[in-house]
Amino acid sequence: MNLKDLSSILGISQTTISRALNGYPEVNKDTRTRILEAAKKFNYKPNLNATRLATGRSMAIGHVIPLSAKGEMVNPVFSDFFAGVGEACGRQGYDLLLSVVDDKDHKRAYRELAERGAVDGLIMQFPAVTDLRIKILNEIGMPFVVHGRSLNESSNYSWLDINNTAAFHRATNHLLDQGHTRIALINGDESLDFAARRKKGYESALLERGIMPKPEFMRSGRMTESSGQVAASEMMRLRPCPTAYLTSSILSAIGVRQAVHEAGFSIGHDISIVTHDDDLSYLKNSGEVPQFTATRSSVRDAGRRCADILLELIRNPASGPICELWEVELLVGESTGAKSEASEPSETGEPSLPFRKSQQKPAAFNIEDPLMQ
Amino acid sequence: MNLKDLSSILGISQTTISRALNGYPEVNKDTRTRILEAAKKFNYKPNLNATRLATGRSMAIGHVIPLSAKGEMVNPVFSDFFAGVGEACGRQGYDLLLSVVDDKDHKRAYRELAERGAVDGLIMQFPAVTDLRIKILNEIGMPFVVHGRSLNESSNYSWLDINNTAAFHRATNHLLDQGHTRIALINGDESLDFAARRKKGYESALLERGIMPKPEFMRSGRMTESSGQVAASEMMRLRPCPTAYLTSSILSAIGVRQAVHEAGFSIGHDISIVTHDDDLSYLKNSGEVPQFTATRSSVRDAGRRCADILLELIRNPASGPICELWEVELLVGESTGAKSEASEPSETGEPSLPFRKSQQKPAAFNIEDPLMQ
DNA sequence: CGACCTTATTGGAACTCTTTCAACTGCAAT
DNA sequence: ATTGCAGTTGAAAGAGTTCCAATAAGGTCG
Repeated sequence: MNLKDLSSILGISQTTISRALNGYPEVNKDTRTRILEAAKKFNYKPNLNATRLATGRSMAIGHVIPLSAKGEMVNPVFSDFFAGVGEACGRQGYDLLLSVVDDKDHKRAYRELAERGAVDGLIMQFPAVTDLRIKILNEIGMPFVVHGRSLNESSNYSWLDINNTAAFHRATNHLLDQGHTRIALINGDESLDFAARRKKGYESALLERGIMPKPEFMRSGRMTESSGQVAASEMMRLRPCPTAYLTSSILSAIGVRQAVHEAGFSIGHDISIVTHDDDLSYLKNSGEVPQFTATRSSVRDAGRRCADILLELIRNPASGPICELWEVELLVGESTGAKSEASEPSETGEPSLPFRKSQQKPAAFNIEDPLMQ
Repeated sequence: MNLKDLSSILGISQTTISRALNGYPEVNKDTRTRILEAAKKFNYKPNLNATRLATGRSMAIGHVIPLSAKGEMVNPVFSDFFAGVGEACGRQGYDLLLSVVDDKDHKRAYRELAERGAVDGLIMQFPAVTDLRIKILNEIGMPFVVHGRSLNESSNYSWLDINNTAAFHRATNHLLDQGHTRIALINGDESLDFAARRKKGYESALLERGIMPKPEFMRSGRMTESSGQVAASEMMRLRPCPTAYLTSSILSAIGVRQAVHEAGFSIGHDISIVTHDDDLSYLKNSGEVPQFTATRSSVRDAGRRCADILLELIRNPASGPICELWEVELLVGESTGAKSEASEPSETGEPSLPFRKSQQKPAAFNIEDPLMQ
């Protein structure tokens, strides 16, 4: 049953039927009632693609996923983020269109989705420190929102980000305050913006107390359980070795916890862990007191908000760019505690770096510094 | 630049241009060259929605996600499965359309996607033991593939499943062979088909050795780290308590491992763990010898294959139904070992259930039993 | 040589729904 | 009698593909 059929059955023009069904006010009340009844009776459903063509709106939000070895899509953050996006879109009748393309076609894919009218707006995830995609999206002229930001991108664009630098600055300070001086950073891939900012927050907190960040205490890469475990067990063999670990994901933190257990140490006593917690549904940092001390920010909320921003930009392109920076709270859990001497391995080869309160003026922490925002 | 513009510029009908660009053979060679050059020069891209309307194909695969408290979408299996689906679809130029809808509109959503021509085929995930959705999908008449099966569904439909029953039968036997008799099952939600089958495999293996499955050794629910940890730490307080745990997901297994560590026992010596491993990209069961003894099956491969099956059904609807049952191998890792007396708590209240080789005839394991397949 | 057929190539029109613009009716006001 | 207005309604355009029809050129047969 299509519009034409319904039109000839009722003896009313397609125009009037369309208007009646879409709630236009100028339709006569009786006519509208008759049309609505007939539509129900014959189970008339407008063809989506004809509607899309006629309105010029696709009622879909696009997302391009690179089919690379890196496998961004299978990042555990992805599902929760898109659950949030889907939730917000679904409420407003929008669908999600995922286009999985080879890495080399990645940038062209954005162009195609937009130029071919497949979607009304785009969401981009995991911006790199330098990311060509934002330029391309700006060129295209279709509404888009970036989840995260890109340090080296000076143009105007809409984004939603958490304050990664401040979060890791805070987390590092928390450990420093407990007397830890040898703090390791198990970070995400630092070519990505969020990881680069987290590193800056970590490094600046150390420098402010006169501690030089040590490359051997820093890792950058995929945030999996096993990478966390490997990193921590390697670092525990260093002399001196870290007494605290700062990780970029709960999965890495679980890996570190495992390595610490295997080495016979105790979390929160011998060795402390602070992690960033994306509040993933299937990786809850649960317990009355959270298991891990963590900087927590729900990535699902972020997805929801990104979608709302994008839908607003679609309705009213002039309202942009919309930028939001979310501050992140530090939740103190069971994985941190004052630095204990038990964490000093007895067979220490070299003397461990003593904790010393910095006496030279600490490197200024400038809240205006773009890196701190 | 649209077809009409190009047509008037070139002085060639829209028909011929369309044919030239879509590789129809009857176009004159010179005409085709001229058209292709012009299309490139003016960067002509056919409007996707017009193409969809004209062809009646949407070049998209649909998936309906219920926006429920259960939050199926955020299941970690989801991302890997859809990475596989997206990979296979992307290669053939298909996109993925995700429709996130409220639970109560869930079934209507399938109808709508299909009747309104939004997609060419549908993929359904996580079938329940009794699942109305399969009936609805059959009624709709659009190609669809179920990832998993539904025990109480007798109709013909295409599906891809792993042999959950055999896998868990095998896993349980592995533990029994090592002398374990008190084996716990930390399962997924047993209203879902995969979990019900896993339970059957587990129970039948126990019964064959004359061991009565004990309800207090079984849990059904969300497969998270914390649920695994809570379940195991509760069970460890039972007397007698399990000496081995069988879990439905690596996350649960990690939770069990943590609980065991906290109780001061050692994995693989005092207490054994076998888990099912979906081979998720961010939850690799890694190590030269896998950390966990596991029944492994890549859910990403399953997604890839589901998409291939669906695309085949779209091309040739008569080729269905296509059904595939994948057998699952057991990988022996470091988390299992012969039952040790150390796992018997010294302060045992009740006597532990002795291991006794069943003398009554074991409950028949009938390979023809639909539950074993 | 004219009529007819074959082959190669091209064009018209239908398909689908929304929305702009135009049109119509009846009534009131001028 | 004419104009204006409000309340309704309809025609047509807009997109790309594909079935069907049409054209032209060349060849064949009587």
